[in-house]
Amino acid sequence: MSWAMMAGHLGWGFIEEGWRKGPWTAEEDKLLIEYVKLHGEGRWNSVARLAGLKRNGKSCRLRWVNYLRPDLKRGQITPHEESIIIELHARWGNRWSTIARSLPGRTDNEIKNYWRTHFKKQNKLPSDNNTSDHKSKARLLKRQQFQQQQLLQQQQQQLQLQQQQEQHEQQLQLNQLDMKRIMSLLDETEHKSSVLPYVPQLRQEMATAVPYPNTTVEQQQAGLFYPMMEFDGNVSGSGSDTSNEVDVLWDGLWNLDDINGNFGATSKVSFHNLATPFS
DNA sequence: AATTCAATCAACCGCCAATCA
DNA sequence: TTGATTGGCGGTTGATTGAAT
Repeated sequence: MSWAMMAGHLGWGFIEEGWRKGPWTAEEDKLLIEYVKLHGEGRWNSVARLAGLKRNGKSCRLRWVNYLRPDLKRGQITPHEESIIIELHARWGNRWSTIARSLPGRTDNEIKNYWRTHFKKQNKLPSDNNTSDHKSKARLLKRQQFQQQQLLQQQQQQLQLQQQQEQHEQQLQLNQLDMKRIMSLLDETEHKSSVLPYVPQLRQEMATAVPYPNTTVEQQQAGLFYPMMEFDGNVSGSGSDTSNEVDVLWDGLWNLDDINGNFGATSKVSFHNLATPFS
């Protein structure tokens, strides 16, 4: 008996052993959403009792996870997502839930369906040469070419990133040397006169600095704790030789670009910000 | 206009592992 | 320790839709 026939006999959806089956109605969806709002996700077998739904726990969970969850991403799988799916499927096989974790807003069911419809058929060899086959072959070829292109692009991007990182690390080493020089110069400056009365505080901040929250783990590990910043105070003014040298060195630091170029001219913080902990 | 076919999607089923009493 | 329950996962099925014939 088909679903439509059953629906015809028993209304939209049907009841088996006390549980409704088949497509969900808007009313059922509403009840389930209300239930999750009140009780949170989980304890799906309580839904029937607490929400008045004639659906078993599994059905409720599935409906929520695959359809009602507010963080679901609607719409077609993007080429980028597709390349991720391909890559992760090569690594994990049919572990759809694992793959889905790398694609926020996509469900395992969605990815599974997508894979089945787009890639599964590649395994089947066409039996005859009719036009339909030719078309699907052409589509397949096109898709494969696209995938190869995507992979190639990814590889190139990775290579580029790697080169940038290497450059960045070199720059960091240089800047760490600069920093040491600055510190020693500041010591001298401090010792000589009262120029930069707030600098010791700054130094303390830097000594106990927490990693800048917007840096990546890699950047933090590489020692990049601060974003590029613009100095809006007036440090010089005493006319000391060392303070001029400090200025030059600071300038070098202020103009340090990060790996991804995120700390450009638009991403500047004031000197004052530096003296207060990042939150 | 009617029919066929493929693609897509929603939902169910069975199995398994984790948890609980 | 063990059996029951629950939740999660992958496989599969069937309805719907839109394009092609």
